[in-house]
Amino acid sequence: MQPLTRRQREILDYLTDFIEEHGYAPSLEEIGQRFGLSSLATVHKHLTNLQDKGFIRRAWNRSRSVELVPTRMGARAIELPLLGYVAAGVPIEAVVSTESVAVPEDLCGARDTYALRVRGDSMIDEQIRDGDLVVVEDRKTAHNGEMVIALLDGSDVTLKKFYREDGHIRLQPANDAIAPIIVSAESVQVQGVVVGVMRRY
Amino acid sequence: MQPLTRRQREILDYLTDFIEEHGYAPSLEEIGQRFGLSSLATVHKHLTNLQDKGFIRRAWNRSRSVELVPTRMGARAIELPLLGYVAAGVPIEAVVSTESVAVPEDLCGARDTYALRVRGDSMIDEQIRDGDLVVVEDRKTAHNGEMVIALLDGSDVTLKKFYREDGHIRLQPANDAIAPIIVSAESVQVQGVVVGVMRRY
DNA sequence: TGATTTTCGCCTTTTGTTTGCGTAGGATGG
DNA sequence: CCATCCTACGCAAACAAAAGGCGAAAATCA
Repeated sequence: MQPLTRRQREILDYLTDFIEEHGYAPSLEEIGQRFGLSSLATVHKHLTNLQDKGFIRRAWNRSRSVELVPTRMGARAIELPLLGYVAAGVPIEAVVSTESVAVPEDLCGARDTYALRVRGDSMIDEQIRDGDLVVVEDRKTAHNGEMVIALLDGSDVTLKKFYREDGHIRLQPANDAIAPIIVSAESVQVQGVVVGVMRRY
Repeated sequence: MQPLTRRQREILDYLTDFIEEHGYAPSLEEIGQRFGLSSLATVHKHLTNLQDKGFIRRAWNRSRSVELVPTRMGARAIELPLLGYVAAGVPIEAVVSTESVAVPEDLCGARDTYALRVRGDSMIDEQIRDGDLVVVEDRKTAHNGEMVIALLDGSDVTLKKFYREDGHIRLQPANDAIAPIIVSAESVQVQGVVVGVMRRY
Protein backbone atom coordinates (compact mmCIF):
# COMPACT_ATOMS: atom_id res chain seq x y z
CA MET A 1 0.00 0.00 0.00
CA GLN A 2 1.46 3.26 -1.13
CA PRO A 3 2.48 6.12 1.16
CA LEU A 4 0.23 9.09 1.69
CA THR A 5 0.91 12.78 1.47
CA ARG A 6 0.16 14.92 4.47
CA ARG A 7 -3.07 16.25 3.05
CA GLN A 8 -4.20 12.79 2.14
CA ARG A 9 -3.41 11.57 5.62
CA GLU A 10 -5.47 14.35 7.14
CA ILE A 11 -8.41 13.60 4.94
CA LEU A 12 -8.21 9.89 5.57
CA ASP A 13 -8.17 10.51 9.30
CA TYR A 14 -11.18 12.76 8.97
CA LEU A 15 -13.02 10.10 7.04
CA THR A 16 -12.21 7.55 9.69
CA ASP A 17 -13.48 9.75 12.49
CA PHE A 18 -16.60 10.79 10.63
CA ILE A 19 -17.63 7.27 9.77
CA GLU A 20 -16.88 6.15 13.28
CA GLU A 21 -19.09 8.88 14.68
CA HIS A 22 -22.01 8.98 12.28
CA GLY A 23 -22.18 5.53 10.82
CA TYR A 24 -22.09 6.97 7.32
CA ALA A 25 -19.53 8.74 5.22
CA PRO A 26 -19.41 12.49 4.76
CA SER A 27 -20.39 14.15 1.51
CA LEU A 28 -17.81 15.88 -0.61
CA GLU A 29 -19.06 19.23 0.55
CA GLU A 30 -18.75 18.29 4.19
CA ILE A 31 -15.19 17.24 3.61
CA GLY A 32 -14.41 20.43 1.78
CA GLN A 33 -15.98 22.49 4.50
CA ARG A 34 -13.93 20.75 7.14
CA PHE A 35 -10.72 21.62 5.33
CA GLY A 36 -11.75 25.01 4.05
CA LEU A 37 -11.84 23.91 0.43
CA SER A 38 -14.28 25.85 -1.67
CA SER A 39 -14.13 23.52 -4.63
CA LEU A 40 -15.60 20.07 -4.59
CA ALA A 41 -13.31 19.12 -7.41
CA THR A 42 -10.42 19.40 -5.03
CA VAL A 43 -12.06 17.08 -2.59
CA HIS A 44 -12.95 14.74 -5.37
CA LYS A 45 -9.40 14.59 -6.56
CA HIS A 46 -8.19 13.80 -3.09
CA LEU A 47 -10.63 10.97 -2.79
CA THR A 48 -9.59 9.67 -6.17
CA ASN A 49 -5.99 9.68 -5.05
CA LEU A 50 -6.86 7.89 -1.85
CA GLN A 51 -8.75 5.33 -3.87
CA ASP A 52 -5.88 4.85 -6.31
CA LYS A 53 -3.59 4.24 -3.41
CA GLY A 54 -5.94 1.65 -2.06
CA PHE A 55 -7.10 3.24 1.16
CA ILE A 56 -10.74 3.75 0.31
CA ARG A 57 -13.35 2.38 -2.04
CA ARG A 58 -16.19 4.23 -3.69
CA ALA A 59 -19.36 3.29 -5.50
CA TRP A 60 -19.73 5.33 -8.63
CA ASN A 61 -21.89 8.38 -8.25
CA ARG A 62 -23.42 7.25 -5.02
CA SER A 63 -23.94 9.54 -2.10
CA ARG A 64 -21.60 9.15 0.81
CA SER A 65 -20.26 5.96 -0.59
CA VAL A 66 -16.69 6.20 0.57
CA GLU A 67 -15.74 3.08 2.41
CA LEU A 68 -12.60 2.56 4.38
CA VAL A 69 -10.60 -0.31 3.10
CA PRO A 70 -9.49 -2.48 5.98
CA THR A 71 -5.99 -1.16 6.04
CA ARG A 72 -3.83 -1.50 9.09
CA MET A 73 -4.23 -4.72 10.97
CA GLY A 74 -7.93 -4.87 10.34
CA ALA A 75 -8.32 -8.58 10.08
CA ARG A 76 -11.67 -10.13 9.54
CA ALA A 77 -13.54 -10.94 12.68
CA ILE A 78 -17.12 -11.85 13.23
CA GLU A 79 -19.28 -10.74 16.06
CA LEU A 80 -20.93 -13.88 17.34
CA PRO A 81 -23.85 -13.83 19.76
CA LEU A 82 -22.96 -15.01 23.22
CA LEU A 83 -26.02 -17.07 23.95
CA GLY A 84 -25.27 -17.90 27.55
CA TYR A 85 -23.65 -20.52 29.69
CA VAL A 86 -23.29 -24.21 29.23
CA ALA A 87 -22.33 -26.69 31.92
CA ALA A 88 -22.90 -30.26 32.80
CA GLY A 89 -26.55 -30.82 33.43
CA VAL A 90 -27.67 -27.24 33.43
CA PRO A 91 -29.71 -25.84 30.60
CA ILE A 92 -28.49 -22.92 28.59
CA GLU A 93 -29.82 -19.69 29.88
CA ALA A 94 -31.56 -18.95 26.66
CA VAL A 95 -31.02 -15.26 27.01
CA VAL A 96 -31.18 -13.84 23.53
CA SER A 97 -29.26 -11.01 25.00
CA THR A 98 -27.46 -8.39 23.04
CA GLU A 99 -24.16 -9.74 24.25
CA SER A 100 -21.73 -10.75 21.61
CA VAL A 101 -18.14 -11.71 21.24
CA ALA A 102 -15.60 -11.02 18.55
CA VAL A 103 -14.21 -14.20 17.04
CA PRO A 104 -11.69 -14.55 14.24
CA GLU A 105 -13.34 -15.54 11.05
CA ASP A 106 -11.30 -18.64 10.50
CA LEU A 107 -12.31 -19.99 13.87
CA CYS A 108 -15.93 -20.13 12.79
CA GLY A 109 -17.56 -22.91 10.87
CA ALA A 110 -19.29 -22.39 7.59
CA ARG A 111 -22.78 -22.40 9.03
CA ASP A 112 -24.48 -20.48 11.76
CA THR A 113 -22.18 -20.14 14.68
CA TYR A 114 -22.55 -18.84 18.19
CA ALA A 115 -20.58 -18.73 21.41
CA LEU A 116 -21.12 -20.11 24.88
CA ARG A 117 -19.34 -19.53 28.13
CA VAL A 118 -18.32 -22.74 29.88
CA ARG A 119 -19.32 -23.33 33.47
CA GLY A 120 -17.62 -26.01 35.49
CA ASP A 121 -14.78 -28.39 34.80
CA SER A 122 -16.59 -31.27 33.17
CA MET A 123 -14.34 -31.04 30.13
CA ILE A 124 -11.13 -30.38 32.01
CA ASP A 125 -9.35 -33.36 30.47
CA GLU A 126 -10.01 -31.92 27.06
CA GLN A 127 -8.29 -28.72 28.07
CA ILE A 128 -11.47 -26.74 28.45
CA ARG A 129 -11.79 -25.04 31.78
CA ASP A 130 -14.33 -23.00 33.66
CA GLY A 131 -14.77 -19.61 32.08
CA ASP A 132 -13.56 -20.60 28.63
CA LEU A 133 -15.46 -19.51 25.58
CA VAL A 134 -16.50 -22.22 23.15
CA VAL A 135 -17.39 -21.46 19.56
CA VAL A 136 -20.28 -23.67 18.49
CA GLU A 137 -21.38 -24.49 14.98
CA ASP A 138 -25.11 -25.03 14.70
CA ARG A 139 -25.48 -28.63 13.55
CA LYS A 140 -27.96 -31.40 14.17
CA THR A 141 -25.58 -34.27 13.70
CA ALA A 142 -22.15 -35.11 15.00
CA HIS A 143 -19.43 -37.65 14.37
CA ASN A 144 -17.89 -39.85 17.00
CA GLY A 145 -15.49 -38.05 19.26
CA GLU A 146 -16.71 -34.57 18.48
CA MET A 147 -17.57 -32.26 21.31
CA VAL A 148 -21.23 -31.37 21.20
CA ILE A 149 -23.89 -29.28 22.85
CA ALA A 150 -26.49 -31.93 23.58
CA LEU A 151 -30.10 -31.49 24.58
CA LEU A 152 -31.40 -34.28 26.79
CA ASP A 153 -35.13 -35.06 26.87
CA GLY A 154 -35.83 -31.53 25.82
CA SER A 155 -34.68 -30.18 29.13
CA ASP A 156 -31.05 -30.45 30.12
CA VAL A 157 -28.25 -29.10 27.97
CA THR A 158 -24.71 -30.32 28.44
CA LEU A 159 -21.30 -30.08 26.88
CA LYS A 160 -19.97 -33.57 26.20
CA LYS A 161 -18.05 -35.68 23.77
CA PHE A 162 -20.32 -37.57 21.44
CA TYR A 163 -20.14 -41.30 20.68
CA ARG A 164 -22.69 -43.27 18.73
CA GLU A 165 -22.54 -46.89 19.86
CA ASP A 166 -24.72 -49.81 18.96
CA GLY A 167 -28.23 -49.02 20.06
CA HIS A 168 -27.47 -45.95 22.09
CA ILE A 169 -25.60 -42.70 22.42
CA ARG A 170 -22.81 -42.15 24.91
CA LEU A 171 -22.15 -38.65 26.13
CA GLN A 172 -18.70 -38.68 27.62
CA PRO A 173 -17.45 -35.94 29.92
CA ALA A 174 -13.74 -35.34 29.95
CA ASN A 175 -13.41 -35.61 33.67
CA ASP A 176 -12.81 -38.82 35.61
CA ALA A 177 -14.99 -37.58 38.42
CA ILE A 178 -18.05 -37.45 36.21
CA ALA A 179 -19.79 -40.50 34.83
CA PRO A 180 -20.77 -40.76 31.17
CA ILE A 181 -24.40 -40.48 30.20
CA ILE A 182 -25.80 -43.32 28.11
CA VAL A 183 -29.14 -42.73 26.51
CA SER A 184 -31.18 -43.83 23.54
CA ALA A 185 -30.80 -41.96 20.29
CA GLU A 186 -34.33 -40.64 20.62
CA SER A 187 -33.83 -38.76 23.85
CA VAL A 188 -30.75 -36.84 22.82
CA GLN A 189 -30.61 -34.07 20.31
CA VAL A 190 -27.41 -32.49 19.07
CA GLN A 191 -27.66 -28.73 19.03
CA GLY A 192 -24.20 -27.88 17.89
CA VAL A 193 -20.60 -28.93 17.62
CA VAL A 194 -17.69 -27.17 19.27
CA VAL A 195 -15.29 -25.88 16.65
CA GLY A 196 -13.13 -23.59 18.71
CA VAL A 197 -12.07 -22.48 22.15
CA MET A 198 -10.91 -19.13 23.43
CA ARG A 199 -9.55 -18.18 26.81
CA ARG A 200 -8.38 -14.92 28.26
CA TYR A 201 -6.04 -14.48 31.19
CA MET B 1 -22.28 -4.44 2.74
CA GLN B 2 -22.66 -1.10 1.10
CA PRO B 3 -22.45 2.22 2.88
CA LEU B 4 -25.54 4.16 3.89
CA THR B 5 -26.61 7.72 3.30
CA ARG B 6 -27.62 9.87 6.21
CA ARG B 7 -31.35 9.43 5.70
CA GLN B 8 -30.95 5.71 5.34
CA ARG B 9 -28.94 5.57 8.52
CA GLU B 10 -31.60 7.51 10.40
CA ILE B 11 -34.30 5.21 9.22
CA LEU B 12 -32.29 2.12 9.98
CA ASP B 13 -31.63 3.40 13.47
CA TYR B 14 -35.32 4.06 13.93
CA LEU B 15 -36.14 0.54 12.79
CA THR B 16 -33.61 -0.87 15.22
CA ASP B 17 -35.02 1.07 18.12
CA PHE B 18 -38.61 0.31 17.24
CA ILE B 19 -38.04 -3.42 16.92
CA GLU B 20 -36.02 -3.41 20.09
CA GLU B 21 -38.80 -1.70 21.96
CA HIS B 22 -41.90 -3.31 20.54
CA GLY B 23 -40.70 -6.66 19.35
CA TYR B 24 -42.19 -6.06 15.92
CA ALA B 25 -41.46 -3.76 13.05
CA PRO B 26 -43.27 -0.49 12.41
CA SER B 27 -45.71 -0.06 9.54
CA LEU B 28 -44.85 2.14 6.61
CA GLU B 29 -47.15 4.80 7.90
CA GLU B 30 -45.55 4.81 11.32
CA ILE B 31 -42.16 5.26 9.75
CA GLY B 32 -43.41 8.07 7.57
CA GLN B 33 -45.04 9.75 10.52
CA ARG B 34 -41.86 9.59 12.51
CA PHE B 35 -39.93 11.38 9.78
CA GLY B 36 -42.67 13.70 8.64
CA LEU B 37 -43.11 11.99 5.29
CA SER B 38 -46.57 12.28 3.84
CA SER B 39 -46.12 9.70 1.13
CA LEU B 40 -45.81 6.04 1.85
CA ALA B 41 -44.09 5.62 -1.46
CA THR B 42 -41.15 7.53 -0.07
CA VAL B 43 -40.94 5.26 2.91
CA HIS B 44 -41.24 2.26 0.69
CA LYS B 45 -38.42 3.46 -1.49
CA HIS B 46 -36.20 3.91 1.51
CA LEU B 47 -36.91 0.42 2.72
CA THR B 48 -36.20 -0.91 -0.73
CA ASN B 49 -32.85 0.87 -0.75
CA LEU B 50 -32.01 -0.48 2.67
CA GLN B 51 -32.92 -3.92 1.44
CA ASP B 52 -30.81 -3.56 -1.68
CA LYS B 53 -27.89 -2.58 0.45
CA GLY B 54 -28.39 -5.65 2.57
CA PHE B 55 -29.36 -4.15 5.89
CA ILE B 56 -32.93 -5.41 6.12
CA ARG B 57 -35.08 -8.17 4.72
CA ARG B 58 -38.75 -8.08 3.91
CA ALA B 59 -41.45 -10.60 3.16
CA TRP B 60 -43.38 -9.53 0.14
CA ASN B 61 -46.48 -7.54 0.88
CA ARG B 62 -46.65 -8.48 4.51
CA SER B 63 -47.42 -6.09 7.29
CA ARG B 64 -44.55 -5.08 9.49
CA SER B 65 -42.30 -7.63 7.92
CA VAL B 66 -39.06 -5.70 8.00
CA GLU B 67 -36.35 -7.75 9.61
CA LEU B 68 -32.96 -6.50 10.60
CA VAL B 69 -30.17 -8.44 9.01
CA PRO B 70 -27.56 -9.31 11.61
CA THR B 71 -24.74 -6.94 10.85
CA ARG B 72 -22.10 -9.31 12.05
CA MET B 73 -19.44 -6.78 11.45
CA GLY B 74 -17.82 -3.99 13.37
CA ALA B 75 -15.93 -6.53 15.34
CA ARG B 76 -12.36 -5.58 15.38
CA ALA B 77 -9.72 -8.16 15.11
CA ILE B 78 -6.04 -7.70 14.89
CA GLU B 79 -3.73 -9.62 12.67
CA LEU B 80 -0.94 -10.71 14.94
CA PRO B 81 2.33 -12.08 13.62
CA LEU B 82 2.72 -15.77 14.21
CA LEU B 83 6.33 -15.80 15.22
CA GLY B 84 6.80 -19.53 15.41
CA TYR B 85 6.65 -22.41 17.81
CA VAL B 86 7.32 -22.59 21.50
CA ALA B 87 7.83 -25.75 23.53
CA ALA B 88 9.57 -26.87 26.64
CA GLY B 89 13.28 -26.44 26.21
CA VAL B 90 13.26 -25.73 22.55
CA PRO B 91 14.04 -22.27 21.27
CA ILE B 92 11.54 -20.42 19.18
CA GLU B 93 12.05 -21.02 15.56
CA ALA B 94 12.58 -17.40 14.91
CA VAL B 95 10.91 -17.52 11.56
CA VAL B 96 10.10 -13.94 10.78
CA SER B 97 7.72 -15.35 8.28
CA THR B 98 4.82 -13.54 6.80
CA GLU B 99 2.48 -15.80 8.69
CA SER B 100 -0.08 -14.11 10.84
CA VAL B 101 -3.20 -14.96 12.75
CA ALA B 102 -6.42 -13.06 13.32
CA VAL B 103 -7.09 -12.47 16.98
CA PRO B 104 -10.02 -10.62 18.56
CA GLU B 105 -8.99 -7.23 19.79
CA ASP B 106 -10.11 -7.78 23.36
CA LEU B 107 -7.93 -10.83 23.63
CA CYS B 108 -4.83 -8.78 23.11
CA GLY B 109 -3.02 -6.85 25.73
CA ALA B 110 -2.39 -3.18 25.50
CA ARG B 111 1.16 -3.46 24.30
CA ASP B 112 2.87 -5.23 21.51
CA THR B 113 1.40 -8.63 21.10
CA TYR B 114 2.24 -11.64 19.02
CA ALA B 115 1.21 -15.26 18.70
CA LEU B 116 3.00 -18.55 19.13
CA ARG B 117 2.01 -22.08 18.31
CA VAL B 118 2.47 -24.49 21.21
CA ARG B 119 4.45 -27.67 20.73
CA GLY B 120 4.21 -30.44 23.25
CA ASP B 121 2.17 -30.98 26.35
CA SER B 122 4.28 -29.27 28.95
CA MET B 123 1.38 -27.04 29.96
CA ILE B 124 -1.31 -29.70 29.74
CA ASP B 125 -2.41 -29.17 33.34
CA GLU B 126 -3.12 -25.56 32.53
CA GLN B 127 -5.41 -26.59 29.75
CA ILE B 128 -2.99 -25.75 26.99
CA ARG B 129 -2.39 -28.56 24.58
CA ASP B 130 -0.19 -29.29 21.63
CA GLY B 131 -1.20 -27.19 18.67
CA ASP B 132 -2.88 -24.43 20.64
CA LEU B 133 -2.21 -20.82 19.82
CA VAL B 134 -1.06 -18.61 22.64
CA VAL B 135 -1.36 -14.85 22.50
CA VAL B 136 1.68 -13.27 24.09
CA GLU B 137 2.06 -9.74 25.36
CA ASP B 138 5.56 -8.41 24.99
CA ARG B 139 6.73 -7.71 28.53
CA LYS B 140 9.99 -7.92 30.39
CA THR B 141 8.54 -8.60 33.83
CA ALA B 142 5.97 -10.99 35.18
CA HIS B 143 4.06 -11.56 38.38
CA ASN B 144 3.98 -14.81 40.26
CA GLY B 145 1.80 -17.43 38.67
CA GLU B 146 1.69 -15.83 35.24
CA MET B 147 2.49 -17.91 32.24
CA VAL B 148 5.57 -16.58 30.52
CA ILE B 149 7.79 -17.04 27.54
CA ALA B 150 11.18 -17.27 29.23
CA LEU B 151 14.61 -17.07 27.68
CA LEU B 152 17.23 -19.14 29.53
CA ASP B 153 20.88 -18.17 29.32
CA GLY B 154 20.22 -16.51 26.02
CA SER B 155 19.60 -19.81 24.33
CA ASP B 156 16.58 -21.85 25.30
CA VAL B 157 13.07 -20.49 25.16
CA THR B 158 10.29 -22.19 27.08
CA LEU B 159 6.69 -21.74 28.05
CA LYS B 160 6.34 -21.96 31.82
CA LYS B 161 4.60 -20.57 34.83
CA PHE B 162 6.66 -17.93 36.55
CA TYR B 163 7.43 -17.79 40.27
CA ARG B 164 9.88 -15.43 41.92
CA GLU B 165 11.13 -17.04 45.11
CA ASP B 166 13.79 -15.93 47.52
CA GLY B 167 17.07 -15.73 45.68
CA HIS B 168 15.95 -17.47 42.51
CA ILE B 169 13.33 -17.93 39.84
CA ARG B 170 11.24 -21.07 39.48
CA LEU B 171 9.88 -21.92 36.08
CA GLN B 172 7.10 -24.41 36.64
CA PRO B 173 5.71 -26.56 33.87
CA ALA B 174 2.11 -27.62 34.22
CA ASN B 175 2.83 -31.25 33.75
CA ASP B 176 3.76 -33.70 36.48
CA ALA B 177 6.08 -35.52 34.16
CA ILE B 178 8.31 -32.50 33.74
CA ALA B 179 10.49 -31.11 36.49
CA PRO B 180 10.55 -27.40 37.30
CA ILE B 181 13.54 -25.31 36.37
CA ILE B 182 15.15 -23.32 39.13
CA VAL B 183 17.63 -20.69 38.11
CA SER B 184 19.08 -17.41 39.29
CA ALA B 185 17.32 -14.23 38.34
CA GLU B 186 20.26 -13.26 36.15
CA SER B 187 20.07 -16.18 33.80
CA VAL B 188 16.38 -15.92 32.98
CA GLN B 189 14.79 -13.24 30.91
CA VAL B 190 11.06 -12.84 30.49
CA GLN B 191 10.14 -12.23 26.90
CA GLY B 192 6.41 -12.09 27.21
CA VAL B 193 3.33 -13.08 29.17
CA VAL B 194 0.54 -15.28 27.87
CA VAL B 195 -2.71 -13.33 27.83
CA GLY B 196 -4.87 -15.62 25.75
CA VAL B 197 -5.32 -19.03 24.20
CA MET B 198 -7.08 -20.10 21.05
CA ARG B 199 -7.78 -23.56 19.76
CA ARG B 200 -9.47 -24.83 16.65
CA TYR B 201 -11.02 -28.24 16.16
C1' DT C 1 -63.81 -5.09 3.91
C1' DG C 2 -60.13 -2.62 5.96
C1' DA C 3 -55.44 -2.17 6.79
C1' DT C 4 -51.30 -2.38 4.53
C1' DT C 5 -47.99 -2.75 1.05
C1' DT C 6 -46.59 -2.00 -3.93
C1' DT C 7 -46.32 0.42 -8.01
C1' DC C 8 -46.47 4.42 -11.20
C1' DG C 9 -45.51 9.06 -12.79
C1' DC C 10 -43.36 13.33 -11.84
C1' DC C 11 -40.85 16.64 -9.32
C1' DT C 12 -36.90 18.92 -6.37
C1' DT C 13 -32.72 18.55 -3.81
C1' DT C 14 -28.51 16.62 -2.85
C1' DT C 15 -24.37 14.78 -4.24
C1' DG C 16 -20.73 13.11 -7.16
C1' DT C 17 -18.23 13.75 -11.75
C1' DT C 18 -15.91 16.15 -15.18
C1' DT C 19 -13.42 19.84 -17.57
C1' DG C 20 -10.49 23.80 -17.59
C1' DC C 21 -7.29 26.74 -15.45
C1' DG C 22 -3.70 28.28 -12.08
C1' DT C 23 0.15 28.09 -8.26
C1' DA C 24 3.88 26.13 -5.71
C1' DG C 25 7.49 22.86 -4.60
C1' DG C 26 10.58 19.08 -5.57
C1' DA C 27 13.27 16.43 -8.79
C1' DT C 28 15.98 16.18 -13.00
C1' DG C 29 19.16 17.09 -16.57
C1' DG C 30 21.97 20.28 -19.07
C1' DC D 1 22.57 27.49 -11.67
C1' DC D 2 18.54 27.41 -14.43
C1' DA D 3 14.99 25.51 -17.44
C1' DT D 4 11.94 21.84 -17.38
C1' DC D 5 8.91 18.33 -15.89
C1' DC D 6 5.97 16.14 -12.71
C1' DT D 7 2.94 16.11 -8.82
C1' DA D 8 0.21 17.96 -4.98
C1' DC D 9 -3.01 21.26 -4.21
C1' DG D 10 -6.33 24.64 -5.18
C1' DC D 11 -10.60 27.33 -7.62
C1' DA D 12 -14.94 27.61 -10.61
C1' DA D 13 -18.60 26.24 -13.35
C1' DA D 14 -21.28 22.95 -15.98
C1' DC D 15 -23.14 18.43 -15.90
C1' DA D 16 -25.11 13.76 -14.52
C1' DA D 17 -27.00 10.77 -11.52
C1' DA D 18 -28.83 9.25 -7.31
C1' DA D 19 -31.47 10.37 -3.27
C1' DG D 20 -35.49 12.13 -1.44
C1' DG D 21 -40.03 13.58 -1.96
C1' DC D 22 -45.27 13.92 -3.48
C1' DG D 23 -50.09 11.92 -4.58
C1' DA D 24 -52.95 8.55 -6.31
C1' DA D 25 -54.15 4.15 -7.87
C1' DA D 26 -53.49 -0.77 -7.83
C1' DA D 27 -52.52 -4.99 -5.49
C1' DT D 28 -52.43 -7.94 -1.56
C1' DC D 29 -53.22 -9.91 2.87
C1' DA D 30 -55.96 -11.04 7.00
